[in-house]
Amino acid sequence: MSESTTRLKRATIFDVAAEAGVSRGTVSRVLNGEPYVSAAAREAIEAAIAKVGYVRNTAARNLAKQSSGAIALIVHEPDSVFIDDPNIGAILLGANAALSAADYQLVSLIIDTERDSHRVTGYLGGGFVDGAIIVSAREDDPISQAIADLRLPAVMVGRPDNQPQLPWVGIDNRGAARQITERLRGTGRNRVGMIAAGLDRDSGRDRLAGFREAMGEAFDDTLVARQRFYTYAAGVAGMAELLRIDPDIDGVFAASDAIAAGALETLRNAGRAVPRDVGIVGFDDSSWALRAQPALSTVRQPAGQLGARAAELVLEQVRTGSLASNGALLSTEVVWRDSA
Amino acid sequence: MSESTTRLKRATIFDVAAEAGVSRGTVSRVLNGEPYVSAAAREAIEAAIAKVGYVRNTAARNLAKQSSGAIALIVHEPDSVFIDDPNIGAILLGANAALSAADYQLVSLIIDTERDSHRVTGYLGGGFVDGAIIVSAREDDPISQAIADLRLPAVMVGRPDNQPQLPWVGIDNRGAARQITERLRGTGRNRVGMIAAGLDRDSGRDRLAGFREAMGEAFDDTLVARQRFYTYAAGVAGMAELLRIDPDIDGVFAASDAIAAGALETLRNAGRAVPRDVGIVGFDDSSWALRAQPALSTVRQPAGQLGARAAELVLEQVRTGSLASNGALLSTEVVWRDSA
DNA sequence: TTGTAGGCGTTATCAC
DNA sequence: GTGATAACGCCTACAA
Repeated sequence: MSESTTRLKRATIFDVAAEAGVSRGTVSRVLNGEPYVSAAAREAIEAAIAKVGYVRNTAARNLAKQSSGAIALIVHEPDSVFIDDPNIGAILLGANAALSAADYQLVSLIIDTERDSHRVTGYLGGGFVDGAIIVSAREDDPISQAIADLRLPAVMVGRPDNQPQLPWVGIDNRGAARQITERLRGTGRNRVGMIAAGLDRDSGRDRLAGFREAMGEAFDDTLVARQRFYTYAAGVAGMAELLRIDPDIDGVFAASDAIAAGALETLRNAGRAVPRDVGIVGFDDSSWALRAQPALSTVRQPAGQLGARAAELVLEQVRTGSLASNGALLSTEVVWRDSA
Repeated sequence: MSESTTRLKRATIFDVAAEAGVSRGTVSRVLNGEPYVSAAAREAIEAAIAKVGYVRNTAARNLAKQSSGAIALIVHEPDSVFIDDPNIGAILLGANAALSAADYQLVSLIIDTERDSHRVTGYLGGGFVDGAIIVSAREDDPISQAIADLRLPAVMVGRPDNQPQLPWVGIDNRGAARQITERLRGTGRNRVGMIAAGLDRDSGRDRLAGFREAMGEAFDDTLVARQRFYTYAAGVAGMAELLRIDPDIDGVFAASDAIAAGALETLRNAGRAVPRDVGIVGFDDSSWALRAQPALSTVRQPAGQLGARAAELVLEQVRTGSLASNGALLSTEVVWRDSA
C-alpha cells in the first residue's frame, strides 16, 4: 500500500538476477545482447526484467564503460539571436538524424551567458558525452579551447580561425558570395553595394571577401554597410545607410535573406522598385526568401547536410580515435528568383 | 614525449590526493566546497588540482549522488516543422535561463522519428537527467507515458489531455482566441472565418473553441478552414479555401502569425485590400507579425516565461519531491496593429 | 554456458 | 579537521 506512495527504489541488476535465479553476469550479458546465454536463462531474465520493472542505470554503465553514447551539440549565441537563425534548426535535425542512425543520442546545449559557458564546460568534461559538435562559435569562444583541453572528439560547423587543429565542416562562403555577386552584376548593375553582418565570425568575413573579389576594380568600401547581426532589422538599417551614401545604388548583396527582407522594406518605403530600380540578392535560402516580395534570389545553404556531416565526423573520431580528413566543404547552389 | 601523442588517462581524485599528500575524502570536501578543511590542506589540494589537470568525472559523481544536475527539454515534432515554430526558441532560452540560475544544465532532446522516441526514453531512464520539460507533445505521445512510468519529475508546456496527472504550464488559448475574435468583430466585420491548425493538440483545439465562443450565434462551421500545420503555406491554402467558400468574407482569425502572413499573400493576389476589404488577426506575436504588410494585430504569447516557469516547476519537484500547484496559466495580451 | 569478483571515480559515514 | 572504507550499479575478464 504505502509502496505506491513512497518513492520506490529502482530495480537493479541484482533484483533481476535474484528474481530470475541467475547471476548478475548473465543478466548483464542478455542486457547487452551478447551470445553464450541459454534460451532458458534468457527467457527467465526477460520475464524478471519485466516483472521488477528494471531499467538500466546509465550513469553506472557510463562509469564502467567509460563512455556515454551521447554527443553534444553546442549552440553558442550569447545574444539570443539564434531564435531567428534559419539554419540552426536544420543543422540540428540533420545531426540528430545521423546520430540516431548510429544509435547515439544528440543532446543540445545552449550557451547564452558567461555562466552557461562555465557550466557547459563542466558538463562536457563530466563524461556525459563522448563528443561534441560546435555550432556558430565566435572568434573568442572559450568552449573550443576547453574542448581541446579535454581532448574531447569534436567538430565545428563553420571554419574555426583560432582553433586550426579542430576539424570542421562548412560551406565555401567566399566562393558562394563571389558567384552570386557576379550573377547580380550580370543583370547590368553599375553601383552595387553590400550589407555585411557577423564580421566576428568566419562566415561573415568570408562573404564580404567573396563580394570584394567579385567586384574587383569596382569594389567600393564606402558601399559596404557593416551590421552586427543577420537580422531583418539590420537589413532595414543597412539599406537606409546605403541609400544615404549613394542614392543611385542599383544592386545589393545582403549577407542573409533576413537582411535582404529588411532591405526590401527600406526600398519600398523609399519608393524604389525591386528588381527594376535596385536588384537585391540574399544568402541562406531560408523561409524569408520565398515569402519576400519579390521572392529573393539567394544562395542555398545545405544546413541539414552540414549537421549530418559534422555528426559523422564526430562519430568517426569517437570510434577510431582519429580522422581521415580534417575538414569538409559542402557545396552551395545559387537559386535565382525575382529580386534581381 | 610519447605521452603527448597517446591518449592520457585523465587524472582522478586519487592523483590529486597523492599529489597533495592528503586523503581522497579531503579532496572531495574541497571539491564540494564543504567546511572543515584547513587552509593549508585546501591550498595544497587546489595546487594539486591545477598541476595534474583534474576535472571531475560526473558519471561517477552521478552514480554516487544518485542525481545528475541536468534537466531535459524534449521537443517532439515528428514532422520537422519545429524549425519554423517561433515559440520554441524562446521557450528554450527561458528554460535555460531559469535552470542556469539554479546551476542546472539544460539538455535539449529532439524527437523526430519513432526511433528517436525509443532512444530518448532510454536516455531519460538512465540517470542522465533529474527531470524533464516536454514541449509540444501531441495527443498520442508515448514519451509522457514513459516519463510517468519512470516517476521522473516533469512538466509539460501546454495542457496535456491524456496525462491529467502531469503538471503543466500554458496560456489560456481559448480565452485569448475569444478576446481577439471579439475585437476583430468589433471593427464592423460581418462574415468572419477562421484558419485553424494543429487540431491534434490542445492549443489548436482551444483556439478554435475560443473563436466559436466569440462568434456565438454567428458561428458558421463552413467558414473554418482546417489546416494541419501552423505554417505560411497553410495560410495561403486556407485563405484560398475561405475565399472560395465565401467571396464576401471580411474577417479572418488565423491560428498563428505565419498562417496570417500566408493568408495576406492570397488576399493580395486576389486583389483584396487589408484591412479595408478584409480584416485579419494572428496569434503568437512572432517575427512574422511585424514584418507582415500590413503589420499584424495578434496575441502576444509569453514564450520565454513559459519556459522559465516550466523549469521552476520541475526544480520544485526535484527538490521537494512534490508540487504545490498542478498547473499554471500565464497571461496573454492582445497587440493591435494595422491588419484589422 | 554461467558464476565470481575486481574495477570504474565519487560521495558519505564513520572513527580517529 | 582528516583519513579509511563501504556504497553507487554496471561491465568484464577469468575461472569454473
